[in-house]
Amino acid sequence: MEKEYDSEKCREWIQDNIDIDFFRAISDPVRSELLIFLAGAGEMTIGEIAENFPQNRSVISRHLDYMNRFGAVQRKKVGREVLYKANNRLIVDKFDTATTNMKAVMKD
Amino acid sequence: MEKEYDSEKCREWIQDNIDIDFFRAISDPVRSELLIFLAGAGEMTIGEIAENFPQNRSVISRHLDYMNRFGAVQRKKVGREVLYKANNRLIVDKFDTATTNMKAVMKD
DNA sequence: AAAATATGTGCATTAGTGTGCACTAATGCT
DNA sequence: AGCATTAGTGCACACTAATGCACATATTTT
Repeated sequence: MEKEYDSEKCREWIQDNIDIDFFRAISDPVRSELLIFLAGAGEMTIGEIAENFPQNRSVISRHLDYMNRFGAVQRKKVGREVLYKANNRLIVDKFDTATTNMKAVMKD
Repeated sequence: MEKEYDSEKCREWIQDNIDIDFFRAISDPVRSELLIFLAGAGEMTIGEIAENFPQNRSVISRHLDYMNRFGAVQRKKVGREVLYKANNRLIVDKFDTATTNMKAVMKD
């Protein structure tokens, strides 16, 4: 009897070892640009960030909220403003572990 | 006069240093699973691959073609069959360079 | 309390993607 | 040539995501 391919297990492995949802979250034209922008800008309010992008402020707000759900950025509320910054440590860590695990699988 | 943020340059940098289109191509539930499946399976025809997935063969064909356009998989036509395999070297290289460049940008 | 400022949300519109079916194209086999 | 097999394509449909506007909410300022 053949060893069957287990789709469920494969999906689990991908989530645990590459965190596809994270990469999906940042692999978007606007969101990746937001991320690199924040990496250079440091901490900024939504309004300031939005001034640098063609999209409506509400759109920027939603993209940032989306990335925040995957830990790519960090949010801090100060008064009536909301400050965002890139979560450098987590981003680098995601890339690092994904690379390491991918190398293990892709070994010839 | 303030140093303006150059969106065009940022997008270029992202393309050159992270290759967002590549990550976008593989950051998909079905496509990432196809990739990991191929990494374990080696070389396979579209028909054989499709047998292991719930989607229609034509859908699998399109996903593989899509990934092929970004170099994630390699195609080889043999007779009337088309063989696909994961492009291990390029995949690892993409992760490697993206990680390196991301680290450089994310340096605190 | 009222006005001003900053952000979040509901909604409608538009654009993009995934999917399967039926058909076509290409190739091999007899 | 005719048939069988494998893969690519056109099309329609469903679903998801992106976007901007108008308004709601939260907070500061006067």
